[in-house]
Amino acid sequence: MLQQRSKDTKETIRLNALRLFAKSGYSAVSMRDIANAVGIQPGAIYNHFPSKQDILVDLMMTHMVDLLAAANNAMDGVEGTRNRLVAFARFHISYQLDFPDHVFIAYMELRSLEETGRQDVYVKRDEYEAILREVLEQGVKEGTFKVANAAVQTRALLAMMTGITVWFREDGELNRDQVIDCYVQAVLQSVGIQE
Amino acid sequence: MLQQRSKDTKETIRLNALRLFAKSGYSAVSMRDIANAVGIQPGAIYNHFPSKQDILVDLMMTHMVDLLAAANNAMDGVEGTRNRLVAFARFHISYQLDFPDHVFIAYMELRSLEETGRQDVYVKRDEYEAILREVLEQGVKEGTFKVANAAVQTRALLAMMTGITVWFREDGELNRDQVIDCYVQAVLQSVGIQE
DNA sequence: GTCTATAGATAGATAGAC
DNA sequence: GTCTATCTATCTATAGAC
Repeated sequence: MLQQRSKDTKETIRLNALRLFAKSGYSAVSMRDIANAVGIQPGAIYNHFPSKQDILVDLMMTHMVDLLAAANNAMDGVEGTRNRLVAFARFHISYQLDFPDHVFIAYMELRSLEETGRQDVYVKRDEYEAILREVLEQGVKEGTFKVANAAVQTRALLAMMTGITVWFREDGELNRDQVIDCYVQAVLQSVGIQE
Repeated sequence: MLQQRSKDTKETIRLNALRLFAKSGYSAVSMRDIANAVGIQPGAIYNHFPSKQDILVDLMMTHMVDLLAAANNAMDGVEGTRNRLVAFARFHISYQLDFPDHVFIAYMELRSLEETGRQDVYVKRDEYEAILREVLEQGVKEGTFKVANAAVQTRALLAMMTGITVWFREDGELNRDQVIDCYVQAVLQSVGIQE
């Protein structure tokens, strides 16, 4: 029971820290802000995390591991470079929209990470980029895609798709599926595929 | 003379604040950090800016005004939607590479702006987006471009091109012109134009 | 495991001498 | 216009009672 209650508190700290870091930035959020959001005293946070920095590392690494697992799962068994590109694009955009705070932090707070944690995150990020890059390279090799440089195009497409969270709102003019379709078309055309 | 020396100090404060904000984030940078970089005492900054927030507003608004003027200048007299799209893309990417800190701050520190300054920046940003959006809309109208939604594609392309500053290094594998060519090709293909 | 209380450092901003 | 000195508030983190 006590253990269960403890796990709940830790998870609540994680959720609130994530939301606050995403909204205001790591440096702008104090342990008091997090404690107030959770409904405990600032000192109590240190029963669950040894430091503020450790909360950030925990959030970012958990996100990267989850993201990689989900991506590999989404790509599993998908055949053909065009299909694989579409699968990746749909997965990536959907994931951004489902977990905008995680994504925003992983992208924005790299500079707030101290050296050790940062290297771990970089490794995971490179692993994630490699999934898309290999699809593009395969497409170029087959002659299916027309791409000048697969590594550059990988970063270009990831930036394009990740940027969706900056402006998209569920109650906006276009719904989620319509927006995803726009982006998928842009991605496909950008590698030289006409529908 | 004294006035001249004063102007220099103010400009040095601006330059150092810009660099530090871009590197560590607005909240993570203290007035002491800026003063140390400039080589003056913290209190002396207040002879030039009434508050830390005012430095940020100054930097962001100056950037947006300069960006808009430069963009309008670059587009001036360019005829034809394809040419105008290429002109905008080349201008935008070159500007990002020339002023990466300005661009990064304008994008990242919107959340650090208090309400009044933020509205002013939003107006300028919308004005900038409109330049590209109008090119895309014109191309769709003519049948030159194949774009599902010009507003969505505008944001997608801006995010794609802006992301270049995250990874590009002048001493990297590809030089500036090669990278710009990659991006311009991706932009053109993304609107359905094959070279 | 959470509380109260607080240590020790640092934040933005101001006052007054020069 | 810059300096030294400092105010007040807040920061991360810790100590010890319960």
